[in-house]
Amino acid sequence: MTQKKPTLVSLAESIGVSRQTVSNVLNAPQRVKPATRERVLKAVQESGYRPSAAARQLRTRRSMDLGLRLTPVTDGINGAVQDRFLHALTEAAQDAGYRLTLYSARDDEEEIRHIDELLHVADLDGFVLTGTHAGDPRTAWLQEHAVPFAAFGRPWSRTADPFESAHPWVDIDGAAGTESATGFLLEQGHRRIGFLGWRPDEGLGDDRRAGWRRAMEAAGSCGSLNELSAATDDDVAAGASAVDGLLARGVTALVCASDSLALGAFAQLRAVLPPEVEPAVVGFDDTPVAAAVGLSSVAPPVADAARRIIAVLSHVLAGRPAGEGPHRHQVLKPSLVVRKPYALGRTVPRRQGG
Amino acid sequence: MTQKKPTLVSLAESIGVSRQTVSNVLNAPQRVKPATRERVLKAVQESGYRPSAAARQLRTRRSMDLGLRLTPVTDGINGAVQDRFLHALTEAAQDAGYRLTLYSARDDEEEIRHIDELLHVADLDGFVLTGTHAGDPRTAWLQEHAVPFAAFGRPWSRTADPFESAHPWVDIDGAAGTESATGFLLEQGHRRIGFLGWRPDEGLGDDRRAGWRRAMEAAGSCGSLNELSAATDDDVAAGASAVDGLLARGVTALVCASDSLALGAFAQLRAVLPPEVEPAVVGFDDTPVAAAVGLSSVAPPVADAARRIIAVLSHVLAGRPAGEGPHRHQVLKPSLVVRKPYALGRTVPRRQGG
DNA sequence: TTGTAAGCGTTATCAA
DNA sequence: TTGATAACGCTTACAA
Repeated sequence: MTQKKPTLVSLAESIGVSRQTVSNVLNAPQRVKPATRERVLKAVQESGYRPSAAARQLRTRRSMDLGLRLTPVTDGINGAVQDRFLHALTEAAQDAGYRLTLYSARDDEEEIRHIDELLHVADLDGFVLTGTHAGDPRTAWLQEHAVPFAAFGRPWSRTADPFESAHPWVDIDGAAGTESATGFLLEQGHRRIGFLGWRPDEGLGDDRRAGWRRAMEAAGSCGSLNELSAATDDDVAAGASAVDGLLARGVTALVCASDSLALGAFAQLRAVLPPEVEPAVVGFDDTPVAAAVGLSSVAPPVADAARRIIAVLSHVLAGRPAGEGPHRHQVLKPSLVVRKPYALGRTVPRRQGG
Repeated sequence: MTQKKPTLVSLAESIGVSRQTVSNVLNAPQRVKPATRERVLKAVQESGYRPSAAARQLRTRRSMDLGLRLTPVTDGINGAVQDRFLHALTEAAQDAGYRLTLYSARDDEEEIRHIDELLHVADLDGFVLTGTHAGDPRTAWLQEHAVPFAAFGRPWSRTADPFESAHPWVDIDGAAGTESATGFLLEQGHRRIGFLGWRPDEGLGDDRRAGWRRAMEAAGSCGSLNELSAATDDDVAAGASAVDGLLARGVTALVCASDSLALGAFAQLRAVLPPEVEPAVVGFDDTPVAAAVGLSSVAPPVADAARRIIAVLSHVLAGRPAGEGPHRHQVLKPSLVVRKPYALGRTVPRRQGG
C-alpha cells in the first residue's frame, strides 16, 4: 500500500544510470541525450519520485518557502480583507512553486523576531509584509539584513518618494477609491459630502481622505472642507457616534474609510433620518458585511494585488534584474460596488461601555 | 551587519569541543557534563545559533511542519469561521514548535493530491483536516497511507460510531447549540419555532437540525415538527425566500443553521412583519456580520477547538500512547450570544448549560 | 553525454 | 562523558 519513497539514487539504480543523470534530467534537461531523458522521465513518472525539499534546500540554500504574518483579527469586519488576500496569496505562491509559512505576531517587533527566527531555522527565501505604515521598523530591518521581501502597502513617508523605494511593493490606490466614491455621490446630486475616517496617520487613512478632498475640490467645494471631515477610531460604534456632528454641518452623504465606520454611520442615519430618505453612505473594502447589509463600498482588488506581489517577489528571488519583469512598484485602482440597502432595522445604535 | 550564520561545526570549533557534544547539549542534555553543558549553552546564546531545520529534517525525517488546506471563501459570511480557526491554529502550532504550511484546493480529490505532494516533497509531519463530511475520501486516504492527522469535525457516518474512529478529531456540538438557541426562544414565550437549514447531509446540517428538534420535542411540540422546518441553499437570498412559507405555517421565531440564512430571514421578516414586532431569529457561527447587524447567534469555540487539535496532533506526533494525553475525540459546547437587533457592539453572552 | 567526488548541517551509532 | 564515523538526499564542480 504505502510504497517506500524512491530517492534519486534508488531511481537511478533501477534504470541503470548514475544519480547525476537523473538530477540533470530534472534540473538541466538540455544536457542529457533525448533518449536517456525519456527513459529517466518515464521512470520518474512511474515511481512517483519527487525530490526532497529538505535535501535540495540543504544543498542550494533555497527553501522555496515564503513567510507571511497573520495579524490578529481585531474587528472581524475589516479582517475579511486579510482573508481574501491570504487566499489569493496561497494560490499564487503555490502556482509559482513556493510554499507559504504562517506566523503570528502581535506587533512589528515580535514580527521581526519571528522573521529572524524563521530565517535562521527554516531558511525562508522571502517575506510578504502587510499593513505597512509610516516609520515601519520591519522594512528597515529587512533591508539592513538583505532579506528579500515585497510589501502589500507602499512605504508611507512624508519625505521619501515611495516610487524610489528599494524594495518592491504593491498597493491599492485608496485615494482613487474614495475619489470615485465621492464622484458617485456627486452624480447623485449630493453637494455637502462628508468624510468619515481615522485620525491622521501619514498613511492609509490620510490617503483615503485625500481622494475625497480631491473630488470635492474638483467639484468646486473649497474652503469649508475641514468641517465636513471627521476622524475617529475604526469601529462601528465610532462610526455611529460621529454622524450627528456631521449632520449638524449639513452633510447629506458620507464617504467612509472603512466598512466598519460606514456600517455604524449607516445605522445611525437610518435611525435619525426620516424613513423615506435613503442614507447615502459608501464604505471601503467591500467586506461581506457590506454585501450583507447592502452597503455600497469601494472594492480593492486584493486578489490581484496578491498575485502581483508573488510575481515581483519571485522575480526578485529568481535573481532576475530589476529592469525586466513586473514593475517593482504598483498602485492598483479599486472599483466601486454600488448596492441598494436592505431594510434591516431602525433602532438606534449605541456606543458600547460609556 | 549581516553576520554569517554559525553552524554546529563552527560553533563547536570556536569553543573547542566536538560537534557531537554541541548536538548532545541540545538534544540530550543529560548526557553532557554540567560544566561543558554550561559552556556550550553560553556559546549558543552568544552566537545566536539555531539548528537548521532542513539539515535536521534530512536526518530525523521530521519536518516539524503541519499542513492545512485553505478552502475558497464562498460566501464571505461563513468564511469568517475559517479565519478565526486559522489564526488560533497558527498560534497554537507556533507555540507547540510546529510550522504551518498552507495549500489551496477546490475539492477533496485536489486536496489529496496536494497532501500526497507535500508528503513527498516537504515531508510534512501531519495534517489538519477541516470540513469533514459523510463519505469523506480524505480520511480514508490518510489512514490508508498511515499519515498522522487530526480533523476539525467528527467523522460523519450513519453506521459507524465517531467515538470509535481511529483518528483524533475535535468537533463543535452543533445540536447542543441549536438546542440552546431553541430553548432561549422558548423562554421568550415562542411556541412555534421554525428551523431553517440545509438539505439533508448526514452531517453538520442534520446535527444542527437535530438539536432544534430535540428542544422542541422536550417542550412537547411533537407531531407537526416537519412542517416547521425548511431546507435550502446556504446563502442570504435563500434564507429570505424561505421565510414566507414558514410564516404561513404559523412560525413566530426561527433557529437557523448559519448566519447567512439568519440574515436573509431576518431582513425578510423585517420587511414583512409590522414594525413593532421584533423578528426573533438566531443564527449560527457568530460571524462579524451577525455582530454588525445585531443578530443573536450560536458561537462555536473555534479558537479552543484549534488549540485542542494541535494538542492531540502533537501528542500523536510525539509518539505518545493514545491512552494518556488529551482525549482523542472531543465535542465542544458552543455558547449562545444574545443580541438586540442593531444594538451594535452590545452583546450579552450567555453560557450554555449542561 | 555521462559518471565521480565532495559537501550542505544535522543526528545515530558506537568506540574511546 | 566525549568524540570519530557514517549516513540523510540532493546539487555543483570537475573528470572521463
